[in-house]
Amino acid sequence: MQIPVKAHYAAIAMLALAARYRAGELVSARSVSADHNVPNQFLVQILQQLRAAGLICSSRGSSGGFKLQRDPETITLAEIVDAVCSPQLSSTTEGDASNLNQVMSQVWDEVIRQQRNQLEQRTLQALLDQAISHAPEAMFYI
Amino acid sequence: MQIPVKAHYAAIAMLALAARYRAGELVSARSVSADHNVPNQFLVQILQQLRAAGLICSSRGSSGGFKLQRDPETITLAEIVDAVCSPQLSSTTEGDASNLNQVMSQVWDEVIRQQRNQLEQRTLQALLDQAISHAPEAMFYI
DNA sequence: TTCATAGTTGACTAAACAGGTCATATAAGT
DNA sequence: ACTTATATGACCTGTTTAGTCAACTATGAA
Repeated sequence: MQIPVKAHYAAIAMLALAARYRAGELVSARSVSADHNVPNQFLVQILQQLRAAGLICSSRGSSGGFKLQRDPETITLAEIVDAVCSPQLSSTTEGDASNLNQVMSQVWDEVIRQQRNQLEQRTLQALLDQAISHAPEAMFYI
Repeated sequence: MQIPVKAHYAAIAMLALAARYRAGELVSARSVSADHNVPNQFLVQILQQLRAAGLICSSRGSSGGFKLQRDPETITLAEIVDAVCSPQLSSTTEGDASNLNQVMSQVWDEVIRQQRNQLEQRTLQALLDQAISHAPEAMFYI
């Protein structure tokens, strides 16, 4: 019942890339970690997972960096969280025969489902718009 | 983003006590663990935490056991989960100055808040009614 | 061509949490 | 007394979290 910091960092990074998406610019891991106070090595690890999930791509070299693979409108927070958090294999509800067990399992499923819904409803673009509207004159911070 | 089994067990136990609440009967840890397939020693530990939280009380002796402290109508799933899960001390959002950090923190807060809302909306009595309606002829299973 | 920049990979670690178990003490009903 | 049942605390194994470190590789720029 807690949001992993890793998911937070991943979302920050994706937002930073989204802010430069229209311009087609590459963003380096170093600049993201410097601008948003994210541990550098940890961020690199997270960016690799986002790349493995097909959300971003990278290029090397002295002016390399990362950029989004798709339009920020089409990327949801759910995808980002999934990319960096463990697969969450389905709960094998085997032998719990009692109906209390059944009812509670249903309740937990519903709670999880609602939460996931919320993550799916938030697109990267919407989050970016929110960030911009919160600091209209301070775009350099993004 | 996962419901601890501990919370599941706690809810099961509370439901088992709620089912006997009107009759004023005590329910032993052993019977709960036997009826609903909950590891006995682990359940005992959980019951202690529920007692420490003031949700249930206990009496010892050869016909001892546990019972609810309050009416099932007034007890929510949120209280049960809180009783057995870590205190979740407030996130000390210190130095994250960037607005991406701020926006994301708000988003996570909202997600958590919605989830908590769901837990607060479910009373023990409502869950019990659900369990009874799911198995009207098998009350002995509760 | 050399060099610095920046991504790639893999191993490693310390601490916390999850999901329990075991042993022992203590209280109370029969 | 004896048994049932709660009370308490220590202990344990495995996984996850939140990282770090070191070495390697590709590439643009001087």
